[in-house]
Amino acid sequence: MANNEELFKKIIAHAKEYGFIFPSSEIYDGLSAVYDYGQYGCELKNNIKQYWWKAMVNLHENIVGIDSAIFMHPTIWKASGHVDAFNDPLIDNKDSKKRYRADVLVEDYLQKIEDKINKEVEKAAKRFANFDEQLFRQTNPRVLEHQKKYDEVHSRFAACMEKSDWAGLKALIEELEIACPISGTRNWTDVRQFNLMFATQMGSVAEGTDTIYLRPETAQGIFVNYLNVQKTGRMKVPFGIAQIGKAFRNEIVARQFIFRMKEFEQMEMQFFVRPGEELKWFDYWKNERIRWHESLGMEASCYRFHDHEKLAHYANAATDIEFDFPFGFKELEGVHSRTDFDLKAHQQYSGKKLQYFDPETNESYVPYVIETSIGVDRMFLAVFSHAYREETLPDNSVRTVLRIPPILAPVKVAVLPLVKKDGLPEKAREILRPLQYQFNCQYDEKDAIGRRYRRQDAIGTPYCITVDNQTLEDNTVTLRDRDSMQQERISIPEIELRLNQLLKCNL
RNA sequence: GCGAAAGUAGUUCAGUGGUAGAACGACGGCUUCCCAAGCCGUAGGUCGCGGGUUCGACCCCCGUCUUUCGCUCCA
Repeated sequence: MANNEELFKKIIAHAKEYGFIFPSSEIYDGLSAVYDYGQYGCELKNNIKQYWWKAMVNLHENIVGIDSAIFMHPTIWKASGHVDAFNDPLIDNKDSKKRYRADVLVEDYLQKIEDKINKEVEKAAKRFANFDEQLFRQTNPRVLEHQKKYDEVHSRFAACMEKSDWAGLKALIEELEIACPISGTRNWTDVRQFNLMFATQMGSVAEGTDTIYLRPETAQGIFVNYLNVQKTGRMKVPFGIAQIGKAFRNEIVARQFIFRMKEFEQMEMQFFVRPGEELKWFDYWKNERIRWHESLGMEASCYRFHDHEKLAHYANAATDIEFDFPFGFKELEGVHSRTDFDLKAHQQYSGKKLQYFDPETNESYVPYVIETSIGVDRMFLAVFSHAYREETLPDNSVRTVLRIPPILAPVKVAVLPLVKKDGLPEKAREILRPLQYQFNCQYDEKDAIGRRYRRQDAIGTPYCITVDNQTLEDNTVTLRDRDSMQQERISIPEIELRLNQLLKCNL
């Protein structure tokens, strides 16, 4: 464990040292949980996005991509449940240092009262034959007392939640003498609200509100456009809409580098299917997505499925694809069967029909949705942390190498004159020029050749072309493989073809 | 948000109440026909920030900010 922690620190340091990821606003002391992608990080990230887009959009005739705005009508977040579900009031116990959701504390209290009532009912049911439960509930004095208490607390609780009256909620918790299950004390902090969504102001929105939220997920931009796309693209169910875009979440605690950030990027695809067929398609996408991951050539043991036991209110099946990060298996991608929850909700809130007419069955329905949702930054971290190696070579020296899948590597090929004289630099630049149109290339003539190879290893460049004296005689160069460090000699006209073979997509 | 540790060159770290150091890295040059070799040279720091004690603070004291580690949610 301690070893993995050390390794993770090295990975973070390497990411900064070699221009992949910088802490945001560093010269102003930084901005926590926000990171910037540097010159190589940006390339790697773009390559990841492109690899996903090609797999999802280009290789599926029935999937198209969109790019919806980050700003959306505020009611969208009411319909999606984000406004209500993610404004948790939190409270800390000062003695145990434990944090609780204040509303859950009260709900648990209410649950206890309910349990007491049920116990009374059970006891009575055992005692009397011909037991009339309804009558008992309406007349038994102890039940009535509990019920009165319950109603009283519940109505006050509901009022506090409705008005976001956190002082009132705290007063209620103190009055009910709710204690921390761990410390057993009632030494509470004030109730504070943590909003998942970032709010900002927009000049002229419909009366009453001018608060706009930065989207906490890209999915809703797809749902509210589903009919636009279906109609204008002449899409037939089943079909999918893909999107890559930024999303924003105000995390209480953001940790683990780019794993959990306040500003992050998602690659989502919502697949619209006929009701009743959702589980079939859920399985299809589960397989399809793991196949995508495995096509990158990282070991299958890096991934595992984690099926959700407890499902969110909108889902009827859900699984995570987890990746073996340096800090353990964590969620990388989610595949969810979201039923018709979102579209139904938008239909209700917007008052617009969001039905699809199915010409095959000759009926209209609100489609069910299978969602695949992967974090770009998490994918980046998966690729980057898996790629990072410190290898001990036969001569006992150590080389640091990024074994990034070649198709994702920021720089594909470096062209290097063996020495900086004898016309080799000129020859190397001659070779470089035509390659630059097709591949992201580097040219380097500084320092000894070994050092230059190591520099390329450190940024994950899969191939190095070296120009030597023999090149001047017979127009051949050496092609060095990053992982094996082996070289082969090929002729200059072959280079482009060979690189294209090596960088071929496995999808 | 709470508790613990840290903050000195690009990086890793020394350092002492009296003018700021090393290694690696970067840059320029010499050498070198294949894996961080060698030699010469150059640049780079208000010692996180603010205040206090002192003749004098990188060092002692206070505050503040940031980062890292432990506690609840998620892509």
